[in-house]
Amino acid sequence: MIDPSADRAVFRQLADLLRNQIESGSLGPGEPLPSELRLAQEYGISRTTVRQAIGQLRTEGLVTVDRPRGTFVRVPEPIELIALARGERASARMPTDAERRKYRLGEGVPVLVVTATDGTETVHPADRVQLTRP
Amino acid sequence: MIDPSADRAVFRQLADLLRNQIESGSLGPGEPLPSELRLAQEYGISRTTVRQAIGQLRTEGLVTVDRPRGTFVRVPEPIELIALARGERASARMPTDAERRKYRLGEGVPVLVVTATDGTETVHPADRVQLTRP
DNA sequence: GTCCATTTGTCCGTATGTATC
DNA sequence: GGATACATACGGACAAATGGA
Repeated sequence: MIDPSADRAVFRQLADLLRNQIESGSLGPGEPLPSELRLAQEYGISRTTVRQAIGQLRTEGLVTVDRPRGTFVRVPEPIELIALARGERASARMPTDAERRKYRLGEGVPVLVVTATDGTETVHPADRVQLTRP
Repeated sequence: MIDPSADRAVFRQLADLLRNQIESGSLGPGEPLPSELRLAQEYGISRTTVRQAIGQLRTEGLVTVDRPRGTFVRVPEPIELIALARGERASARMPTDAERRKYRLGEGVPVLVVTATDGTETVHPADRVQLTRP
């Protein structure tokens, strides 16, 4: 499973392993990952390393942590459609810490930034919003 | 500066501090941050905690790491404008590992996904592309 | 080219805090 | 209260890559 002598870092190997289980559906949306302690024991690595792996999956937006209940495969959010008005521009970036709290964004979720012609910006959570041009 | 007894975690306080320096311009694009060891000594905290703070800024896309040269304030990319055609939809998400390599994306850079009416998707690096509605 | 200092990457162990069940 | 689980923070150690002497 995990080869400490391999070229790829152990925490990346574990992240790959869990990512595969999520993408293959063997770990479905809403399902819990094994606890950090469990994973550490199962693969004979330290909890620190397990946390690095899970941190990786969090930044990828694949899992969310509900502390201290556990870590879960992210459930897709219902999509809201937002029309892009004429002359407006849209871009995406990662939110700041403050924006994360304000919009209750999960980790690994970007924001869509819509800039109006007068320069005012509106920020939308990218996991719940899709831009349209009707 | 940093208050270990404060409510906000130490690594977040350091991230806030560095983020302010970047956003205020006192740390300009391309400029190096102090080394992890330097920051640890300067603020009397452990290197682990410094790395957590820098990791935060990386996920926010504010800095890039050029190992082992150092950590630098990200330099803005020239923006390419892409028109959103009628009926197309756009969303943003974090790239997969494969996409990161394919588009040479820095950490903390999302992708813009444009879905045409026939369902085909095109992927654009969010730090170099802005959507317009002409 | 070699040696060495610097810097980030990885990994381990430990401890304490806090929220949930 | 007790057990469980994640968050934070500390410490140490070694590896790998770069760059300058």
